Amino acid sequence: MGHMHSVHLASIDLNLLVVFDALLAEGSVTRAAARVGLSQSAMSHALGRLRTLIDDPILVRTPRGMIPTPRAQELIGPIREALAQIEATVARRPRFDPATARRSFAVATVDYVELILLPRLVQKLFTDAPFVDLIARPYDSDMWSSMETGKVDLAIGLLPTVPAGFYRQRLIEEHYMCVVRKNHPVVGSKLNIKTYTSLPHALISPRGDGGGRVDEVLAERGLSRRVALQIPHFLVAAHIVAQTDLVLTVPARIARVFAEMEALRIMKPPVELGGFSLDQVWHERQAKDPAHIWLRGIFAEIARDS
DNA sequence: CCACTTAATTTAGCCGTACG
DNA sequence: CGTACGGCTAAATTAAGTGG
Repeated sequence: MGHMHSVHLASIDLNLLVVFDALLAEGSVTRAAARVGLSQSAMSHALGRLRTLIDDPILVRTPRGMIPTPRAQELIGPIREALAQIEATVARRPRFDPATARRSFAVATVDYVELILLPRLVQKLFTDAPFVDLIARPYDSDMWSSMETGKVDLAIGLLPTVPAGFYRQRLIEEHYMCVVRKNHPVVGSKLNIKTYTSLPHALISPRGDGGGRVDEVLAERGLSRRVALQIPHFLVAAHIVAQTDLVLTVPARIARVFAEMEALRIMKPPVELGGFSLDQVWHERQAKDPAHIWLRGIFAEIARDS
């Protein structure tokens, strides 16, 4: 509302500039009205407002029709330029070109996802989006608000429920497998329940609080096992299991990664352990952003053939 | 103090019509 | 024929009141 001495506040009706453009293009109030979808009367009123705004008649009647004043001639160029720029800005379909885009994405994940998805994601970035960087960070309780504010673009993990305003897409259905070292002295071609419960186990427990799915399932059957090693880190666990007689039960895709890195065999667990699924989650704010859609697509693609 | 209704004022636009 | 203007309506803004 500031009526400072600066005549032009942003409080002027910018539609009048559209009117201005139409009037000078048509040289007629009636045709200009048709052009912008107003009645002749409304256009006349608009011209009136324009005259007080510019403080100039803009168009004057002559025997040869309405002709622009010098002031109008002088203004039309810059105004058309501005309108064209506005139109280009507003109407442009925002697009994302991975090949040239320079930006980074922050993804909140867990170890599991980093191990399974990130290697191929980074490969993909190298080939498809050489200037796009990735920031993987652990997910925490701030994650939701971080996604709302845009500090974090995407969360991937065990997220069966999400707050209102967030979208969720299933990425991976996972089950469990066991790994033991090659040439294990006890484990044969198959891992039976007796062997499984009698051998010492390793357990990956990020928070060191023990008890995973395996112990719950065994307990339901009145069975138990000895967890000889609890360790928070995946890779160290694999390394140790490859050199000991420990049995390690992990998600199947992790088992596959381990077997590529260490001298390990993958065995089917002797008990039904069920599974879990991983989802990617994002805030509705990002739902239509082309860059974000692209990122989600990449994750979905990589997860599909993982 | 804030959120929500309701009343008053302003504004854009349409119609009909006067006027050049 | 085409523009300008008065009258009128609907929508948007603002102001004022009301209840929690």
